[in-house]
Amino acid sequence: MDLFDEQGFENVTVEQVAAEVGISARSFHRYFPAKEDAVIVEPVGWGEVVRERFAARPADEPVWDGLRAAYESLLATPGRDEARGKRAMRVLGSTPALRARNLEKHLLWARLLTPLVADRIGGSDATLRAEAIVQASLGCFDIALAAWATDTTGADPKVLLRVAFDALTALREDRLP
Amino acid sequence: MDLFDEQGFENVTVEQVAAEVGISARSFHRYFPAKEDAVIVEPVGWGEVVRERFAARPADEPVWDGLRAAYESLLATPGRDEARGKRAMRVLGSTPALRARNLEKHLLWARLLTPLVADRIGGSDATLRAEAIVQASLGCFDIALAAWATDTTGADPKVLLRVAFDALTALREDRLP
DNA sequence: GCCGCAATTGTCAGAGTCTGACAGGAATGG
DNA sequence: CCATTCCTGTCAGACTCTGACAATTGCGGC
Repeated sequence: MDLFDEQGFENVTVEQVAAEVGISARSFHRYFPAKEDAVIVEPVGWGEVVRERFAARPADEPVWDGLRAAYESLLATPGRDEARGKRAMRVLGSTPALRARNLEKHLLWARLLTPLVADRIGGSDATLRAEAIVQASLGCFDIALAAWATDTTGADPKVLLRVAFDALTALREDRLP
Repeated sequence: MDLFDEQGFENVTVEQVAAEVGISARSFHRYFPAKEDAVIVEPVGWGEVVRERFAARPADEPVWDGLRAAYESLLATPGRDEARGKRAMRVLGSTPALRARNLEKHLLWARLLTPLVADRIGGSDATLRAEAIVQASLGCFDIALAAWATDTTGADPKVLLRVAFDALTALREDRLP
């Protein structure tokens, strides 16, 4: 991560990273199928966490609130190094290839959440509408994290997440320009 | 596109594609910086179209309606071959690398639209909220297109787009599970 | 302490994507 | 008809990623 942050993700070869930690390039690819995965970290595991967290929410709670609560549980992970997290997000946001890989991770999350949401909202076109809602919520999560990483005022990520989520519930009444 | 559809995107080499159309692999990469760009088609140009279309909307219209109208103008492109479009979407959805590249295109669109939306909605945290709204709208667009591509009942893409957009304006009142 | 077993790692070779440099041919304009 | 410019092909190279095989390490039983 040091190398990526200093020289830029694309300007660092796998061989450099491997040499830095004293392994061969081949071993690097055994741990990380792709170079990008070294900074994205474990797509599946956290997706499961979000899914379970959302599934545990009360059935009569609006889905939008439940989704936000599920994401908040990720933000609140205690063993989280603030500076390290921000740097990872910064590296992630600086390279197209990384952003793309990150978005793919979210597609995976979406596949986990959509059926749950579809069940809750019901009605016609339930899956299509559920996909829209899940996708939107993931977008809010992404945006809040990005805002948090580039923020210098020490804002609380939960507050940013709430602002993003509220922006969409307010869609209906913004008749004003 | 024929080759990609039959054999799968990853199982077709650039050299095969180049040979098929009678050029060298080097020339292929002059037209398409990356292999994925051969199926994604012109990220920038259409993004500009959406931006202009949205900018031309009346200032007192709700942004959500304006965004939907902007995307509709893409769907309504007259010279659009239905079958070809669906096949492209199918190929696109079948390969992770392509999905990722497609999402990146949408990030580019988001950068074009966000400042316009931020201007219209105003208030505190305008850019953060604008990002959430634009991201959500792009998600709806994506989902509607994917649903259209896999749909066998001949549904109108505009209707699917509307359903997706409406799913988010209805967020507030879904108190029901 | 020694041996067999399994897991981890390194080395080697290869396919595939993408880029830069250079040269030849085709089209365009005077 | 020539000169300039554009397009293309060839060549060479860097890089990511994968498969096959050998070497190493760690561990439990004897």
